Amino acid sequence: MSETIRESAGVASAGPPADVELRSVGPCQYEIACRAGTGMRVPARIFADEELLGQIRRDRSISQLVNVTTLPGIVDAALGMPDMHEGYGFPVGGVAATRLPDGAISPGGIGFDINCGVRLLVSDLRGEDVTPSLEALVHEMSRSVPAGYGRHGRLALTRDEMDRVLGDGCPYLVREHGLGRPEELALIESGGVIAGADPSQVSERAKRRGEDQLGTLGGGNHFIEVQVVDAIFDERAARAFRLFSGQVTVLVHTGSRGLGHQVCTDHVKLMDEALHRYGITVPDRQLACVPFSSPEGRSYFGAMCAAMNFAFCNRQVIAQRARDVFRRVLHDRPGAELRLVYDVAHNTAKVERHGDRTLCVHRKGATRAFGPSSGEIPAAYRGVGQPVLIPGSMGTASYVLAGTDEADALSFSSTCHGAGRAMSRGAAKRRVQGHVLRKELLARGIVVRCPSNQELAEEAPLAYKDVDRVVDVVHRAGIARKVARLRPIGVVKG
DNA sequence: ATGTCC
Repeated sequence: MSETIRESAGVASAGPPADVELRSVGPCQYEIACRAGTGMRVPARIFADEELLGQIRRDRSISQLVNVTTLPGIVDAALGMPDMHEGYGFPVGGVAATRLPDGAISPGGIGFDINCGVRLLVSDLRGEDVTPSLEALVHEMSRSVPAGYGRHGRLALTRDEMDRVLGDGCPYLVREHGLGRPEELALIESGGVIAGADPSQVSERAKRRGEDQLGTLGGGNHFIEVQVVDAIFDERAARAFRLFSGQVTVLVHTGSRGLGHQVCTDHVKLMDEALHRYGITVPDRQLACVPFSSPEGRSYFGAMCAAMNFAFCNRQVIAQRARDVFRRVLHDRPGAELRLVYDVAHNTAKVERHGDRTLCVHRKGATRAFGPSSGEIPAAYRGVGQPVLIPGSMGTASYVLAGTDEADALSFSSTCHGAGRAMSRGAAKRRVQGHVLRKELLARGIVVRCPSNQELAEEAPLAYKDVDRVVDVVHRAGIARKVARLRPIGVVKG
């Protein structure tokens, strides 16, 4: 058997996606009923409008979401976000909560890029203040943050340092390496350290892959953007997040690189071999899972949390580099100091209380979005909601949203994670030439640094759904609230 | 997403 299980067979009863009956059950909500004899344990529910639903139906993601409803211990419903598309076993843009202690944990429900996520930094400068320095900012950023597939960084972690990164996350980098400010730790999801991390469950191979990757961006849709706030939708929330119209911001979108990928690969294989011992059958081998409380479940959860810490640290290092570049290029000009607004993950599984239940909430391409009354968000944002950071596709807008209290019941406090692919990488390459796209972006005033024209073409805006529409849907559905839109002026890509 | 097939 190959290490990554590639065969994938959907539930026969789910039928071709285009034929699945979707019933409107609320504002921007559609449901596939739980049907007897199909193995479904709960309904599947999708947040979308007609247009996005049409796009979602074009791939196998709806069948995959129906498969997710068969996971042991799943509660309420398997949820699809409006940016949903096909993924490994489980759709990207999918949420599944299983009841603890014995509900399932499935690596496919988190994804290969464990703790892929987003960090937002803001300056006190306005767009026109940086325009003359924009080329230099983007250029220096591309020099100090290695970008692109397979790239390695300038930090080489010893094995002890790696274990501290994996076990202790951002507080370790701040307190023992001076990388970042102590007061900013509270502005990272879970304080930048997941308590359940167990570095001893991360394979040597995974640690080796990660040892020179801290502070690197990676490829695909990962990016660092210099942006300008071009719309404010909620003045009060924007003030709380310290955002203003015309302001220059920096958004970092990356994850756990080869280390997280290897953790996923290792544990999918282990679970594929183990699940029969727990009497579990899944409609697709890519949905391999075990009870959360089993040895294999604890091992994966410990390793996955450690990979989450690695990703938080990766964004921490990159943010420090961006901060240094801003200081240097803008000659310590007042206002050039980058401040952290928030850092949030969108590929995770977390143990959370929802109502009176303790659940393992799988979010794959779905952002945690806690509401104003949550006790687990920074004090500065109580009464407003957690900042929810939504990276758009290259050259298009990104969004800052705020979590809502209603999302607890609607989506286990989860929302979308971005535009979501509408076209495969291959299809995008056939439709777009990288060097043409580069010129088009430049003509729109966007400076791009990307080592590969091919990778650029794969990330063309036409390969993605319309992020404005995706965000409108989550706003209308009540699972997040629009706060501000960010327009890119400089992009560093893999 | 990913040392893009150990």
